[in-house]
Amino acid sequence: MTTKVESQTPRGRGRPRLFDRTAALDRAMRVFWDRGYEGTTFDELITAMGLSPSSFYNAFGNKEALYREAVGAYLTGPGGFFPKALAGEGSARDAFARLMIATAAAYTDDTGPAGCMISLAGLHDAPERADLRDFMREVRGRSLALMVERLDEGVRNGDLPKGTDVAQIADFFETVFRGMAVRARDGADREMLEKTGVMALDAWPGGRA
Amino acid sequence: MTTKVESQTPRGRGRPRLFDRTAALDRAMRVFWDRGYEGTTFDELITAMGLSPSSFYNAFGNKEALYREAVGAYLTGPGGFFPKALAGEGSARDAFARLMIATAAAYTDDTGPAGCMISLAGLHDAPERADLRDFMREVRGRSLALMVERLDEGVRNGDLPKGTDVAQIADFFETVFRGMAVRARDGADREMLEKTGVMALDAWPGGRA
DNA sequence: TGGTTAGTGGAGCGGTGGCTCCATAAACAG
DNA sequence: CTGTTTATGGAGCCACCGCTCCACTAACCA
Repeated sequence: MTTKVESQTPRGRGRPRLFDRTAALDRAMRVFWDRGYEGTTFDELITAMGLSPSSFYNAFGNKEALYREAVGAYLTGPGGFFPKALAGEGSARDAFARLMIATAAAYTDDTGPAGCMISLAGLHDAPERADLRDFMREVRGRSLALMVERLDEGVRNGDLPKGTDVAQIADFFETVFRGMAVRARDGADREMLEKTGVMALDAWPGGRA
Repeated sequence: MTTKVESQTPRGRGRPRLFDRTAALDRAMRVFWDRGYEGTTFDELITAMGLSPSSFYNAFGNKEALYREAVGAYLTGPGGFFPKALAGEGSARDAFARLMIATAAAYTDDTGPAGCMISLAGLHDAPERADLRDFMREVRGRSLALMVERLDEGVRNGDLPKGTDVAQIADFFETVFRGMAVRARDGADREMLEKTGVMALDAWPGGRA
């Protein structure tokens, strides 16, 4: 057996890792994204990651810790479209229009599983998974917060009238995004999701474009 | 041991059932509704139903067969609000407005688990559950079909212009309903869901009320 | 009254899911 | 070199999951 060091992390004491931790995490993330937490078995994980159980536990702790890391990898990777679309130029409405298109594309991108890793996770777990469920709810709450922030900015910029109920608008779009994730899982294609997203924009306060 | 016959089904040959099959199914349905298929263990089921394993298998076959029966019980029970709201009087838009309010109420009704038993089930299962997943997708498709039907009727009645893309409208509202189920699971209350539902109606073709 | 059919309680089983242990390997510091 | 630290492969463990078996019970029909 040759021993090739592939790890990207800086050398420390002890035997260096023989695998790329970041790449292994990415592969695990995609399995979780496809199957969810409970639907993914330990064997599937270590097979996808190319690891033995001991290497797995040594590097990632346990299944739940890996899952939390995988969620982080999703948010900064495939899920990065969300803050990016919101942060672009133009009015608040422009930002949300971009967000709709980007979401339709991301949820049907065939380089990964259909839908969203965050939207549908931890909704039907046993009580002993309450911690994971709370974690997922918290993560879901972040997109809501991002939208509220962008809407507040829109109010400050005069894109939206002062006194606008931004929470209500954010709630509405949050609901649409979560629903789009379900639809994507059921096989809705990009065009279909885009139409839904564009139609949702018709509910924008003050009327249509 | 006293032997009291509680079964509602007509007497046949052999020893009569000691439990109420319909009531047991209802209890199982609520556990599945709360935890999903994979999140519900066999022991939880028979405990909730008050059955021994043998009685369970004798009466229901196996876990998957019970689940499918439970879905049927949901559709004719707690899920009955959906076709009922659509079928009421008034214009197509009236029907959908009723549907939004009814959905917000149903998804937050505290006599049962939050959300919808159908919307979020079978989305993250292992490949060996592909049959159940297909089943749930098919069941989800029925609400879409109901909405299309009601929208077609609206076109015939002149509530909507001829040539209206009813599939697109149905897709949009389907997405909103699925999203509302996620939001309800995460703790959204009735008022919040109602606001979202009412806002979705602003996207109704032709403008606002 | 006996034969047939169906329901019940409870012991227990095979598979597997998530995890652990241990002997060994390979890097470091001195 | 030696000693320390960390990584690896692989055997194997325990709990639990969904399910089965069997002796027994209680209704029906002739």
